[in-house]
Amino acid sequence: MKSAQSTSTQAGVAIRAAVAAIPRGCVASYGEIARRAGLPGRARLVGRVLGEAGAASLPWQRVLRADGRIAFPVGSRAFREQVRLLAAEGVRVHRGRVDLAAFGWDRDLDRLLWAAPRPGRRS
DNA sequence: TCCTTGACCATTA
DNA sequence: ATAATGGCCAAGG
Repeated sequence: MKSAQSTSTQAGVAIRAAVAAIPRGCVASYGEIARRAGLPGRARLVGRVLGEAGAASLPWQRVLRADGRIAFPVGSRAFREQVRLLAAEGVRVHRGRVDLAAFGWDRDLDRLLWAAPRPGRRS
C-alpha cells in the first residue's frame, strides 16, 4: 500500500518524535514542536499530523497554541478531553489557557525567576 | 488544475 | 486587549 500520509513521511516521524519528547507536566506550542522537528515555520503541519491516526499514542494534549490556549473550540469534545488530560498530569488550565511561563517546556527558568523588575533597570 | 480549508504564527495597526 | 494580513503547505472538493 502506498497511502503515504504525512504521519509516515520523514516530517511526520520527526514531528511525532518531538511531541513524544515533551516531558509529562509540561506543554509546548505547535510552532515550537515544528522547530524541534527541524521544520521551522510549519506549525500547521504539526496540527495536521496530530490529527491523523497514530496520534492516539502520543501526548498530544501537551501541544498548545503559541499563546498557551487550547487549539479547539471552547466546550468542544476535544477541548474538554485535553483539559482533563492536562489536569491529570498537574498542568493547570484556566479558562482554556495554560501559563507557559509556568508549564512551558522551553521556558527559561533563570529569566523566569529573575523576572521581577530590578530597581534601577529601566522602568 | 484551481480553490478552499485548517489542532498555526509573527507582525502590524 | 482585539483585528487584519501574509506566510506556511497538505488534503479534499
